[in-house]
Amino acid sequence: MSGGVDSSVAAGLLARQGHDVIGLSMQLYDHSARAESTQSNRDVTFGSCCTLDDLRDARRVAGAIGIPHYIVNFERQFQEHVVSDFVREYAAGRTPIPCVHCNGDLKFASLVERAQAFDAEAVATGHYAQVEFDAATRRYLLKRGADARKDQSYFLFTLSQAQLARARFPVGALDKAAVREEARRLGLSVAEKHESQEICFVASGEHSAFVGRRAEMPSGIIRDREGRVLGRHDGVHRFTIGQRKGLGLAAGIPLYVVDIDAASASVTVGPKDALDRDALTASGVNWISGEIPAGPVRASARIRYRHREAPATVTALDVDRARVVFDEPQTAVTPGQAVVFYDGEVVLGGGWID
RNA sequence: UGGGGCGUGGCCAAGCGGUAAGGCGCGGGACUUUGGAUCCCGUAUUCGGAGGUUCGAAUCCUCCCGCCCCAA
Repeated sequence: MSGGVDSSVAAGLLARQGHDVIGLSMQLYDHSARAESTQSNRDVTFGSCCTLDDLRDARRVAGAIGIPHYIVNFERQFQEHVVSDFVREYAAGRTPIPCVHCNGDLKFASLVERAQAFDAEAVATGHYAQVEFDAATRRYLLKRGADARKDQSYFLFTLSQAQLARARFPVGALDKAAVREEARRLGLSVAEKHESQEICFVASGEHSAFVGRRAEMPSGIIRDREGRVLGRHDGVHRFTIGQRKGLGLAAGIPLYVVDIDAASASVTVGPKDALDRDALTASGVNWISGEIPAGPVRASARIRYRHREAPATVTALDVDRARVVFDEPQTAVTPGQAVVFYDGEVVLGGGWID
């Protein structure tokens, strides 16, 4: 229970269905440090999620629903699996997506283990996604949330069959309006709470500062595709492929980051059409079914959250790598982001863009 | 100190007598369980400076300042 509407309603629905529900909230930072943080103590930066207020909200909701509530301390695991990866990736000139690790390495890993200690048979979250057991194949299917606008299956592509077996997504079949309505019906104080946004552990606009404090980031040169020097930058972690804002370059036409090379600390910029790519390879590929396709698979590939999926052909290269060839070129294929393959409503799998 | 050109917001740049286009950048907002993108709004009472002509000038005239180019 994050203290938000979705996980609150998830808990409420399960409780009303008669399940034996206990509420667990993850504590991800040392809140006492937060209280002491000041302008001068810039090393302590937190985002807008999982704050003390949120934990308080979660507790209040649990009370309203009539279930026990516990706070589990995952500071260490959070640092290990989510924060360190985030910093490492940016330092390498890639663009991380921490929510995927938070789901696969924390919520459906450590949290499940902890839940089992409570004798829980499953862990439910407020994700807009659906799990289904396919009796024919005796396998679990991961499907999109019913609300296409809120679908979060993209962030769950790393889940294994074992993890899916223990995952429940009570709000996955609802749309956002229905969830809020349900929250009001349950009389939950969080019914009108705003949507969470941005990376939960980094304050808005503090990305580069956050990374900069945790890694040595050398400054470097910004050039165009012909190699002409256009300017300087204060570290490769400030950029991502396709980025337009924040370059500080006035060239008459909008310039976008086309390439990042962490080794030489160089950033290459170019016009928008220089971002088009018709193929990519991915590593750390997870096939939800647990079976690697023998041949090419037709799929809709999503290159980033909120990307309009593109028809593509996916071919497994080896156990955990795949090549994706798009029917039409896609813009801003970004290393570090996830590609997720869909067959209609079903998630086939996904991987990390090289 | 011969000749020519130019100085308009952070950058680029229209306008060449009728009361400051546009792009980039920047700021804000919308959107949003990642980053980015996208969309919307905002961003020079003022045109290198000082005078003058005119009902009226960034636009014409004079002088000054500062750049650039070609000759010596």
